[in-house]
Amino acid sequence: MKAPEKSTSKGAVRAYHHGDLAAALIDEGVRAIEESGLEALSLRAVARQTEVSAAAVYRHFADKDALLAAIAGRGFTEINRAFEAALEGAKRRNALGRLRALGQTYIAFALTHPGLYRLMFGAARPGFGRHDALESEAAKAWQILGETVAAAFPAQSTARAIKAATVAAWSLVHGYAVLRLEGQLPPEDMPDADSVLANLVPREPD
Amino acid sequence: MKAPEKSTSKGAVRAYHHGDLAAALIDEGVRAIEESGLEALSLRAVARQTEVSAAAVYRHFADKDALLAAIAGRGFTEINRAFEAALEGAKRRNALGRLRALGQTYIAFALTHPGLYRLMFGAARPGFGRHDALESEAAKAWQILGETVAAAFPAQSTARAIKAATVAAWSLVHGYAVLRLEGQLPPEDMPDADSVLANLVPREPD
DNA sequence: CCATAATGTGAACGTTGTTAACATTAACAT
DNA sequence: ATGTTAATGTTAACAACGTTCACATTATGG
Repeated sequence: MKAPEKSTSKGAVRAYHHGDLAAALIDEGVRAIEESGLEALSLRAVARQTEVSAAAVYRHFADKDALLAAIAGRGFTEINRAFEAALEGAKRRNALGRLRALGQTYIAFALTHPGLYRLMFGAARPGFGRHDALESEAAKAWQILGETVAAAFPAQSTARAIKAATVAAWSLVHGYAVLRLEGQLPPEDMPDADSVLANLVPREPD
Repeated sequence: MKAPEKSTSKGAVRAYHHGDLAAALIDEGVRAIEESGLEALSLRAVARQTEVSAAAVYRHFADKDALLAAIAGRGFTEINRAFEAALEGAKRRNALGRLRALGQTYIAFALTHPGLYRLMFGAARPGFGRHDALESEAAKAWQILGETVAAAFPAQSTARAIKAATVAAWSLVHGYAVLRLEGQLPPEDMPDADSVLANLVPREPD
């Protein structure tokens, strides 16, 4: 169990010393967050679990925040996959139906992966947002949402109104997810996602 | 500046050793969070700034989370004050107008006190929510919101529908606040609060 | 006025993120 | 193939953190 099998008997490619430490660290990071939550994640523990020294992490990530950003990027990749699957499944529904399907997917992701979700959307850390993988995946999610909202909108609406509606849609869904996630109000006061998504109806500005 | 004036010359009551350490620690906690953000807050620093040993904190709070909960309670007290002021100012407007005023207040509070806000609504810590002051103040905020939503709602609506609308309203506002706070999307894509609050219109379920 | 509970202190423990100095290994030019 | 170099990993140390313990001090009530 503890013997450091150095032989290349195992199938993997194992290029450098470890093979691909960066990826392994991200894997373990995701695993640990899913298991014990975001706050409990320590750089040292991730290194320990990957059977590598803590200092080794710094060969691949500038600091803990950089590792977290990479983990968040993985989360965005996953949620985008879920989005695309949802849109595929709702192909035959109208624009509003597809938008609601996105909302359902979003909320389901948040409740299924609370730790990852908190990391992805509760960032506000310095250095965050300056990570390529994170940046592009997050932008893609935003784009998918924007396109779906635009399609659900009457044709004559201005670009400004579409943007406002997109933000409103995201705000509604995101807010609901966060409120449930953080247990902000007792479960008996918490209607299910459908009741809330029923309020997701684009409207002309007053 | 550093001389520990033990004399009772200063006007304050100064009952016990310190006078009221618990309150002083909460004060300093709020101050530090407003100044440097939530993540930067350390129990030791709060003690240091209050010119007291770190261990002294444990005479008044079970652990760091308990101190944080007390600080959050203070935040809820403040937001409730703001809510009441807003309702007073919007007295002559109709129910929907008052609801929008609440939303504006909520968002303004979040953007003005980002650290406190994150602490109040990004809890999900064990032990959180079991603190009396926090619990009751948070419940009060929820009650104010619920009443305003109910008033803005058609009379014939069911209690269930009102609850759903309340949660939807809070979700929309909370989500928007969080998205702005965490800088989740570039400022040029971020419409102002009014555009989003325009979507805050109660509607019958489909 | 004294016993006792309430309140504060200093030192210590284990853990964390991070850095520096050093060791090993893979890659490549010759 | 071989030796140089850059990439990758290790050990040891640092300061800061949350927390606890044994002890000191102070206020309060019988």
